[in-house]
Amino acid sequence: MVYRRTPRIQARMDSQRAAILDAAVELLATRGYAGCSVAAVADGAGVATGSVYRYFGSKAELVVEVFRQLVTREVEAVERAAQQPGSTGERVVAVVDTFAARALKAPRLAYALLAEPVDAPVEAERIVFRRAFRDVIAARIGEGVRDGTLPPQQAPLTAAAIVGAVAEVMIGPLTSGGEDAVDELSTFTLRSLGAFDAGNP
Amino acid sequence: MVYRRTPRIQARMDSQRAAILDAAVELLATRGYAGCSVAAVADGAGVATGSVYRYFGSKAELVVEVFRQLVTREVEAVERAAQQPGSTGERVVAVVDTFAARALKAPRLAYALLAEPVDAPVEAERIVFRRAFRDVIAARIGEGVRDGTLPPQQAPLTAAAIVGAVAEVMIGPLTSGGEDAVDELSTFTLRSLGAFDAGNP
DNA sequence: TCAAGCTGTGAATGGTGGTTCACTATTTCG
DNA sequence: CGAAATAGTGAACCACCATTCACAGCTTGA
Repeated sequence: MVYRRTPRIQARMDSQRAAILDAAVELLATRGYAGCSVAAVADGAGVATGSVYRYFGSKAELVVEVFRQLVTREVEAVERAAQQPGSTGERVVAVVDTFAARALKAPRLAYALLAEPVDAPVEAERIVFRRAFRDVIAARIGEGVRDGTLPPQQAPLTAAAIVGAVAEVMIGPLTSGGEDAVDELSTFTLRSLGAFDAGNP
Repeated sequence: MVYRRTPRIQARMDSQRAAILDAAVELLATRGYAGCSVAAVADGAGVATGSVYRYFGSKAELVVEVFRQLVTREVEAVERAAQQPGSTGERVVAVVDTFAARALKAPRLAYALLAEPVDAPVEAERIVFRRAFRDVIAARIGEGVRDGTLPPQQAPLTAAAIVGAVAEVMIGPLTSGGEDAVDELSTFTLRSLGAFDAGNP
């Protein structure tokens, strides 16, 4: 054989792969899953349809990686928020605030990540997403229960409920989600934890 | 013209229509939206594919009617619960309990109604569903705020958050939803309202 | 009984969008 | 340069399903 993949070619391929991912992220965040057809992604990345399949085994594989990338970014943001100083309640509220504020800034993306219909393999990734959020919150609640600042409760369940509550309020057309919705959600969260410093009369 | 639709034929057609709806309900509740293809529905009802289109303009129209039927049943159940005697908090908890218990008994159906990917016209109907639940809860919260048993809050937002919380816990694979999950959800709900009788230390 | 007009049929149609693959272009190194 | 091997192409392919439609078989009232 004569041909070998040199670093130069490898670099070009890496950037091509990245370009495909970027195009998919862009499409997902603006037009949602529906607008994320393989043809459109290839077009956005400036490659042919078939080239997408040189880097990803299937569309699902591609979208899963897109999800993972976006989710990692979001989870890191709330994890940072969870580590801020303050009471247990305040830290959970910080997580919710971060989550909600980011969703408010990029509603189309939030919808795509949280609720938009997708097919099974991607749905599995979404579950990982929600679970990650739940775990960040549950960890804080667990600490609060142990140190007595929160009443006894099943931390994972409360955490799941909070994730559901925030998701519903942010993406559901059930509420006219404005800036003040984030504040109200904080109060809701604080009360739901049963924290001493809750807005309880 | 010689042919006219007689009551006998009308009755046959009515029962045929009902059979199609029943088959669709059955499929939705067992195999979900995915298993609810027009061919499968027709098969289940014992009619030809084309016959479905004699009664429903499109698949979406059919599924919307199925949704509406199922949703009405569920909403009536929680409305009954909301009218039980007791404090505001207790009545909201009664709604949540009813909602959750019913979801627990028919998880596949709950998933189909609350979360399973569907196409746009059906999604619109789902929003009506969640909104109906929210409104039942919001009405109670509004009363509680007015009579001073609950702290001031945006009733629709709290209600939406509660709907989201319950939905997440019941359908999400995030929690091992057992019987005790319903109890824990009640406590969560009570706390989140900020009720005086909440499980607040 | 019979013509007219309806209900019921299910194979054929058509649109959509992921996937393939025969082909071209590019790269490597003797 | 040129043979070998790979990267890139995009039109064709295919599976899936909602939808249609020409037709068969009933139903009706005269």
